[in-house]
Amino acid sequence: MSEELSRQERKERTRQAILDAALELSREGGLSTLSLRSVAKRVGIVPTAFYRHFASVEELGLALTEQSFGALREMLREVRRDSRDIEGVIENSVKTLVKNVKERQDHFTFVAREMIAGPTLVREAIGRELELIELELAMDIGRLVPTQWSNDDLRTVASLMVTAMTGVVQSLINSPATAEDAIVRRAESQLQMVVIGVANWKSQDR
Amino acid sequence: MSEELSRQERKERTRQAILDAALELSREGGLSTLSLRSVAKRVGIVPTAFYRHFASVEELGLALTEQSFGALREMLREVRRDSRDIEGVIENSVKTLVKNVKERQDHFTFVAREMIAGPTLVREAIGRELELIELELAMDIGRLVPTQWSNDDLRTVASLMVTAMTGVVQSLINSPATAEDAIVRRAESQLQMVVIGVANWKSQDR
DNA sequence: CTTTTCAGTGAACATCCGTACACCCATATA
DNA sequence: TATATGGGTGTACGGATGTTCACTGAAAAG
Repeated sequence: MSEELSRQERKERTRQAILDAALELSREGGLSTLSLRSVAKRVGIVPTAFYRHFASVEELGLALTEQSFGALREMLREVRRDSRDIEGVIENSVKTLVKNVKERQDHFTFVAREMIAGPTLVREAIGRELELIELELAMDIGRLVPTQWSNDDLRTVASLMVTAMTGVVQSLINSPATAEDAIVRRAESQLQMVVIGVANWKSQDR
Repeated sequence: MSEELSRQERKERTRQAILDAALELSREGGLSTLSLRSVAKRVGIVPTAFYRHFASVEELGLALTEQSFGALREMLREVRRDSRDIEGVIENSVKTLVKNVKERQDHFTFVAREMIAGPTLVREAIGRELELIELELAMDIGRLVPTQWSNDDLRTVASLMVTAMTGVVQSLINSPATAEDAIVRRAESQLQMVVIGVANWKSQDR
């Protein structure tokens, strides 16, 4: 099979195999029900070998978080680069998100679960990633929408959008594939509502 | 201590003690890391006695779901009875929700976790409860807002609001108490934005 | 008063878990 | 070529878990 691999390469390959196995196995019950032994068995190594790569399951979870957000971050950056107006950013972001969720279901299932049910460090790491996305979205809105909002208001609306989208992801995950179109259409309507609300926000008394 | 209790009463008392213990213990790692033995130990019964009340931990989870939503449902019904306009429903609903979250933290922590990370049956039960709340909210909007929307649009906006509120609950749960005010204020702003978006919804092209 | 019901007991079980420890041997280094 | 490094092995341990089974004794039913 594999030949002529350096020690580093072999180690990296095993590490990735552990991550893949952990992702698949955590589909059932999440990180908390993931046992070091079951991961090792699936990878084809002895349980103790796990420690050569991760000090604990929690550390494994941090690596999975990193890996889960990596691709999404890059795709959102592309969206940002290719869009000139706020409607474009929103529309393309939703498309990107849905595409991502379909292509990398396990990663999103993992994040959606662990952001609430995961170990503290993992929850915090995911929270930081989401806050980053939220911040960048707030900046986009401030840049692309002709208005003079406070940073606070920008954050508020961006937070609403991110919350709505995590909700969409959670819906997509535990719904049958047949319901997908309806969920996506509803998500687009909801974001549109938010945009309209945003456009008329400061003009209202409050 | 306790005397003159019928067999039924004693059984019900033990059952409730099991539910209480399970709720407290699941605060740490959720239902999935809850062991039948640890619950029994805390209640002060022998592990096997657990089966006199629940056939499995999953069934226990269903009972906890029921109990968690029970009080909330009733409080929302009161809100609905006491409010005459949509702004009132929304404002009082948020107040009720926040009050509930503070008073019965463990119940909400349980629901927020298990709606995503829980066993299938529990997830479905929570989903049904949320859908009910969503439906009633959609009816309120349809009744209290002078407009001719389709049921579909009503559901869409109600869904957005419920999603936003579950997001708020999740924020409240894993944030320090000092951040509470900010979260609540942001939640109110977000709902207001949605309402404004709603008010201007059909007037837009789409 | 006699019988039945049944919540709770207590011992035993097979299974899985994380982790400590000594070891091996192919690769990297000197 | 000789040495050092480090992924991976194999055994072994104490502890926790779900579930079985036969039981007890007080309350309910007859």
